Amino acid sequence: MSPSPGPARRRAPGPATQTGVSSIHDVARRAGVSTATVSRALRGLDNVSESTRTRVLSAARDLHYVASPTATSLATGRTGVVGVVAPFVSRWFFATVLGGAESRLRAHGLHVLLFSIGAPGEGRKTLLDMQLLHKRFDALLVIACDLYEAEIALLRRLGIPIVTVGLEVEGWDRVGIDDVAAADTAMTHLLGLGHRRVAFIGGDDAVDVHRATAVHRMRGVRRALHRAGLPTACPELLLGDWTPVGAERAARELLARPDRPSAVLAASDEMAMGVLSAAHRLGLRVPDDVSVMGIDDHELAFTHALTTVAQPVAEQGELAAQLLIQTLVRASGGPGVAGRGRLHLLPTRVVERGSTGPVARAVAAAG
Amino acid sequence: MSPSPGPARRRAPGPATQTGVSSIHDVARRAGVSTATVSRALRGLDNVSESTRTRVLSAARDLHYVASPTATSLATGRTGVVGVVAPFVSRWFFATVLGGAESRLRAHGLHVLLFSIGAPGEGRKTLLDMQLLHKRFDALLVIACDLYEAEIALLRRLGIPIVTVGLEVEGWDRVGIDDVAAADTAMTHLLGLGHRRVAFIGGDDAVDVHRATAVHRMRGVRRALHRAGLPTACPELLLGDWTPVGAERAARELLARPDRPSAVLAASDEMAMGVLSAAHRLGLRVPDDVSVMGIDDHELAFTHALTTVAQPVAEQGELAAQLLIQTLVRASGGPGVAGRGRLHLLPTRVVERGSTGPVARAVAAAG
DNA sequence: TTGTACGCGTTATCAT
DNA sequence: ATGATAACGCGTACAA
Repeated sequence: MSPSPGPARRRAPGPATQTGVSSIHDVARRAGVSTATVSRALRGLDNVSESTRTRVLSAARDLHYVASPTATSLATGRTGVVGVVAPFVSRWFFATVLGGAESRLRAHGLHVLLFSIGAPGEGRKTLLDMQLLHKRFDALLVIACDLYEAEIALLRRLGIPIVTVGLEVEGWDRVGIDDVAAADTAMTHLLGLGHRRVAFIGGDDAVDVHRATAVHRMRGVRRALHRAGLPTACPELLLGDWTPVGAERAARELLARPDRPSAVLAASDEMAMGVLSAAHRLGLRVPDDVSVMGIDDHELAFTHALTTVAQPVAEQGELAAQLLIQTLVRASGGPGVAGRGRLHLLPTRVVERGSTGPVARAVAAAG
Repeated sequence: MSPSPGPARRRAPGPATQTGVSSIHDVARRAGVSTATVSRALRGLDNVSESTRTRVLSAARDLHYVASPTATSLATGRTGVVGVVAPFVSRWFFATVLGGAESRLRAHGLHVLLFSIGAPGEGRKTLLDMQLLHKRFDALLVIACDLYEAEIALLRRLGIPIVTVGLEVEGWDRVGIDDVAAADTAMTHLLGLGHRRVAFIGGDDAVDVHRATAVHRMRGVRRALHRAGLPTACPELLLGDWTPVGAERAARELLARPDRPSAVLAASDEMAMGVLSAAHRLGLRVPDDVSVMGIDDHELAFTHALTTVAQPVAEQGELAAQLLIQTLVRASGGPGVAGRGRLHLLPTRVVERGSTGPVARAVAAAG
């Protein structure tokens, strides 16, 4: 804050003299009532006579009056804003969840304050600077962040309802999918096609992004292998960084081997697209030479005819927003704080497109 | 607003008794100074002795004190928030611009309030409900929205600095690319490869999304054709909805014709990917049977080996944020309002990948 | 260097 | 049904 003068002090009592901004006093004067009545009339409270309400409304309209959200917040203690914390805004998953949440929140008159904190390695901004978050919103939505314990503690101290999407924190409401099951389903699909040498490109759990997702999807792969009676150490496991570029680089090395796998499962569609790109560069046909499968059902997956396990993404944002809204409504109705640690898992399903096929072909082609 | 009781009124004077939230009074009492001194000390003003500053700081730390942004805003007239208006959050372009802007703004301690208004057809929320925007932020960033005149007027009345990305409004600072030139470059590239029958899938300017972009890119195509001495009505013009699905549908019909074009230019990479998908479904090889080119350099374009005209997207967000910040700083320094209607065009460049090739092959293949 | 006191623009309480 | 008026929590002239 620079030492500049505050807002117009001791402004002349006329309406909107300087800035074109009028206050509740201007409206009150013009309508010939008190500010209290203006406030009541404008908010639709019922102890206002129709005649005065009409006068107030037209006065407000004439003056382009809108109540200052700042002052309202100070007086009521509510901000009408929901904070959203995510690692990135620009990645498909986050952007889509955010979009779903935003539209649902806005429908309820709530605003969205955005915080993207980035990945830990690359100078991730921690949330520890409490200044940023404190008292700025009434509820918080956290999307697939790997939070440090100190950050979780700080968010707890905020004393507001919190819902997460894609991560699990003790005591916070959560929406997501069963990542273990999703990966299991995907791997099972490939095994069902007869593939026995299946590579898996997962997330590196040493990197603090999507750590839980990386771990869970890996676990699902192992579970499927185990159930099929295959050694769970069998697949070549590659650790990606969840980006298509990283996955392409990894896949290029993998698929160039003489004993290359007959199928590749990627932990995300974006990585799967990187794998497809690598396959094409190496002159491999999909799925004749190699099957490729992803998880997510990315918006662009169909342009690659990518077989995948679909999860509802925007819906997760919407549902999370819905939970927040419910909690907020309940909170304003009484001291009942919130539903604690509720879990909402959404269903996934296989979407079969052209990038996977029976192993027979792949083997025949290789032979 | 429900008729619930306001915030804890007449709270007991003890620090953080109820909610764990302490006020400036609590800090003042604990440090044995006045609230004014606390305010000065915490904001780093220089007329505070070192000893008292130390006492205040430690008192504030002990109490987990953070100044209420709401109260600060009311007192100073500044919110420390920048509004961002975009049609969608979840589409790559918007999400990426937003990401760039957000990171730059946050680096300057500014917050981002998000408004996605959707496309006009599908129940687009107009901005006309002034309640939503009024007095909520100090500056506004508008990303590629087609605004109605009434909306523009309303935004003008906000009386705050506004910068746009990807649209042009009289008197507002603007950052973007030269869309005409970008499309010209793309079409010229294809013509340079010998293509004479080039289809163009553009945006439908009857739909109120990206209308200006649609018009400009179309104009660029015509300019290139004109310069090449070709009839500007030559290319089959298809009107897409900027989505990959829509483009695929259109391209499927187009490429199935016996007299199909030897190349297709799409007004965006996302549409180009739809075209590629259509080509593959029809069994056409790219670029042997048909060349495909896009504009944007989408993050996933490389997975399709898509040749395109790249534009810097995140950078546009960053630059826009930078302009806003400059204006804000200047505004707090004095009454000098803002740079009016400055234009910042960023460069584009052809990124040649594998989806385009000389017409010879296509013609030979067709023959 | 520090303290006092007022104003920022509302909402909510208590009278009337 | 309406009007005064005290909070809400802070910034900041002005006085000391």
